[in-house]
Amino acid sequence: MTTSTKKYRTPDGLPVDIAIFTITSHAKPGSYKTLAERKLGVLLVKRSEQSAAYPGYWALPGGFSKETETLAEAAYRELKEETNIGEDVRIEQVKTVYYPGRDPRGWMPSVLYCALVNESLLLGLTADSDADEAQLFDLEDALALPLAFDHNELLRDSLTHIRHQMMTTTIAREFLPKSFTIRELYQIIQTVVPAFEEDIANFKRNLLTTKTRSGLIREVFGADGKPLTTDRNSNRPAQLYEFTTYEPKISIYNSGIF
Amino acid sequence: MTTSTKKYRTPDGLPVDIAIFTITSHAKPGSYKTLAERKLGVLLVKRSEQSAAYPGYWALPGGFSKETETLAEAAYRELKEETNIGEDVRIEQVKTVYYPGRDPRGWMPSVLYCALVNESLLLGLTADSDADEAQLFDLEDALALPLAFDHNELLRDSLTHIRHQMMTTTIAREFLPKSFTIRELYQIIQTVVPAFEEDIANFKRNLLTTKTRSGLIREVFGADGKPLTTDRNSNRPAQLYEFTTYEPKISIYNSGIF
DNA sequence: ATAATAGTGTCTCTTAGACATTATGCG
DNA sequence: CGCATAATGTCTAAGAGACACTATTAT
Repeated sequence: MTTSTKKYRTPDGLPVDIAIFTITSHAKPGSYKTLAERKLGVLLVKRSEQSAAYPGYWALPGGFSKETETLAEAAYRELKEETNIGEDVRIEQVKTVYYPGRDPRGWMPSVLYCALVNESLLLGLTADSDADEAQLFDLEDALALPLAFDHNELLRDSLTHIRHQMMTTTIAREFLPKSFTIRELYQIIQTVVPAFEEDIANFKRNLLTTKTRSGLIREVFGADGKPLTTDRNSNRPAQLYEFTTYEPKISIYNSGIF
Repeated sequence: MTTSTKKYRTPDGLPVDIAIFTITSHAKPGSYKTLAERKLGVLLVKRSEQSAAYPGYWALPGGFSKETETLAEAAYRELKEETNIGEDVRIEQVKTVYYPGRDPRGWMPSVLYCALVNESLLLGLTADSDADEAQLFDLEDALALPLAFDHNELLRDSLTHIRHQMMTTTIAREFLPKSFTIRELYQIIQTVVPAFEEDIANFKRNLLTTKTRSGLIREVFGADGKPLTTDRNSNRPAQLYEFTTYEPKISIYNSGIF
């Protein structure tokens, strides 16, 4: 096999698709300060009406990777093109798919990434891009749409991936400000994994005091050496915490760490 | 973009590489029956001396996927070609890699799979394939070799992957006979994840009696309704167990299941 | 005072972990 | 009997889980 003359049929491209997730806050109206509602959202783009395949359909952002870049670089490039977000965002490779017929244009595998984006980074979104091109959907709405290609399945796979990561790694940090309250952390976990239910008092105590989990988050202190608090969720100030670099490794065969 | 005339440069192929792991038993000599030693092994193939790239190097088995098959089918095809093993084996996609220069032949990404193979399936290996073509290596030996392309890195990635899976899923079953003793399970886990150390008496009790883990394995009963035992590891017979279909979901935020 | 969330206390039952003890079967 | 592994028992400290209660701040 040489570079110039091909003996075999080769792929018609190696696209990278990317499911960009964010969690949006919706302040509830009322005279008393109350916890914002949070929803998981995903960014979709509308294919042009002139597209050869799936014209006018909503799809995951994506595009062809190039010979001169890595797959992750291609994913970051797409992210930048669609949302103007830089590389200070976490992306993860979910899987690579190909099966005959998945793309009418030919032999077209797809490397699927997902990105976890803090809501604050998507603020300028509708301003920066053409009004009807990229749009943030509530997750249920996105799942209910008929997406281009096999993107419904890719979206479900990405969702499964981040749900799993949410429970087994500290990716919750990607959706949170640097300093957050216990309640905010709890709410983020529940937003991504609705099945996660626990008495929040126990959640807090176990997170802070048990051997296997203490060290995961720590109190944030101000210049005066006193713990910092915030009143953004309630009139009564709540203490702020931050993630450390500790990532517990867990096991089904014993409790906690190995 | 059409199927016939390409406007853009496209990949020069989409290879699938596969790290085939197995656990070998080596009976220790002696007059008393004692536990076999177990080692993690990986299958490598030797590249022909006529290869354009890395001639004579050991490499992960692999080959080009085709337009007419899925990626998993390509992986199973490679597995079949190298080991004559059928589809009754578990494979998992680890990751897809590409970066400029990773293959001197051109734009060559690689989809990495790993397979977990019961030792019994590899028995006919050296007989069925050319003597010097495919060989089972002890893992440390394989890691110490200079492998073709970036296969050292791919092998390390695969190893990280199965170590993680070993602790968080029931893939241990792939290395075990259908019925196994607690000790055998314990030994398999330790073989793949040496850091896993626990008093085996506690391991057994917790596995069988705690809320979050009971249901993972169950006793095996014979036709007479009595629990089955084996004396393959010791003179004193030990009770046999089997995995159920239960796969616990675990979390860093609480103990056990969500 | 009241709304809403933050934070503490308490009690019981389960589990983790360390370690000792007994049991089985064969040479 | 001695060897190697299997299986059971015991004790303490830690954690899970349920739930009641107190605290803080702005309106």
